[in-house]
Amino acid sequence: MVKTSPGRPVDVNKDRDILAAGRALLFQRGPQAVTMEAVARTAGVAKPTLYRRYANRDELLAAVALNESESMAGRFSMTPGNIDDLRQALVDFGCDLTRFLLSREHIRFIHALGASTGLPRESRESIFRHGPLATRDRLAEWLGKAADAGLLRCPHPAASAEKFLGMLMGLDLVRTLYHVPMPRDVEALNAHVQTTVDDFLALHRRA
Amino acid sequence: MVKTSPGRPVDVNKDRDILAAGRALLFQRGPQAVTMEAVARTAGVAKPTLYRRYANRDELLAAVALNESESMAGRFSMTPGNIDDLRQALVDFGCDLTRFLLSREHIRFIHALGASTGLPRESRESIFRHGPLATRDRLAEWLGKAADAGLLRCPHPAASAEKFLGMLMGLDLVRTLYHVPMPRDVEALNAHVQTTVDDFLALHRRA
DNA sequence: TTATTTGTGAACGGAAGCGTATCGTATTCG
DNA sequence: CGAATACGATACGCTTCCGTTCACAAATAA
Repeated sequence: MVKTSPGRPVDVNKDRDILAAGRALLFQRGPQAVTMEAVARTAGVAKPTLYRRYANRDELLAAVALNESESMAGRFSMTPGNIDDLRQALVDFGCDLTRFLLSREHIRFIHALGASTGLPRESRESIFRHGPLATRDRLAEWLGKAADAGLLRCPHPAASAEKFLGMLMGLDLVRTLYHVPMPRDVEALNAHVQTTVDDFLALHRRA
Repeated sequence: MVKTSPGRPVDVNKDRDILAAGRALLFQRGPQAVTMEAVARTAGVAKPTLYRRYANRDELLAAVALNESESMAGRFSMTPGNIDDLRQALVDFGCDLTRFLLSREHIRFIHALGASTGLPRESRESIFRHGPLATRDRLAEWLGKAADAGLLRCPHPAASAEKFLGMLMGLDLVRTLYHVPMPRDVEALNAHVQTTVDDFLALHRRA
């Protein structure tokens, strides 16, 4: 383990600035705007400094997208609350999730993601697994526990979880893709979540 | 009304070739590959011929995307079949729809759509209304008729239609966005559609 | 201090694309 | 035929970006 090495140490602030500049460019002007020159300009950093950290543009873009996806995945990985009040937990979970799905941040992320063709396949898969799929699996695990506790009937937790998410989203993701503004206000959204939860519970009532 | 004008007439084949070349480039190598030079090369056309038709690159790209969206919207606007066999009609509809959603063509279209930044807002909205929304509304209308016929209970056809589409899609659209291959084969897909229809009908059974 | 490493600024060659211009040729109308 | 228009091929100037190189300043360990 090497604690120190001779010479000027790497400036960690630069790393932060570079990723922040890449993030700003990616979200505000799309992935094609994330060029080495633009990032260097925005971050207030010389180009060789960029190339010392990333071999080429693709690596830089992948780093930016991956870095952003982690914070995004963290916010996306929600878990329903206590199992005691089944319905309320699902409603809370659904409200949190839809609020996130319709947030400006998530929408911009979806658009940036769709537009970033240079992102390697592994990165996309990683984002998907740590984001949406992780949320589905946590929900499935939660449903399994509820079923074990005899609170509902759920022989296929993963399928049920995905069904719930699908009912919750409806065409909202499609609307996001087409840049069509959501026609729902907060109250309508809450009502939508409640009826969705009721439908879901009706489908999983114990025999 | 001017029927003819002196001079050599415009070659309509060129228009077709240009759009075909743009489509091929857009689908096979992404929107950033749709450059004036590449389209000219692929279409076997000189650059000035392109500029005589489209003022700049954005107009060309928008024309390509819009042209493609029309055929896409046509295929997306499906309607469930006869009302007599409610379940079978929904199953057929669901199978058609999911098969389309998972088709290479639709997946590439989604990717191209997400990546085309030059497409004006009105075009996107138009595509959405004539595509996904039209499908939802036709399904809703069909559900309303079925309810009128006393075959099921459906007080909010539009909401029910969107719920059905959501249950059907699940996270598949998300998978498409993240370029994660679909983990379902044909049989699993049919089974999924059947259970989805059963769930949906269970939620709308008459009291 | 000295050696070593990081960062800066500027410049370079190369590639690619945009939009325009030129010139010669092809096609059609009056 | 002659005028008008469309097309092809090519080239040009311009811009942007990539990835690299150079000399020099800054920071730190030994």
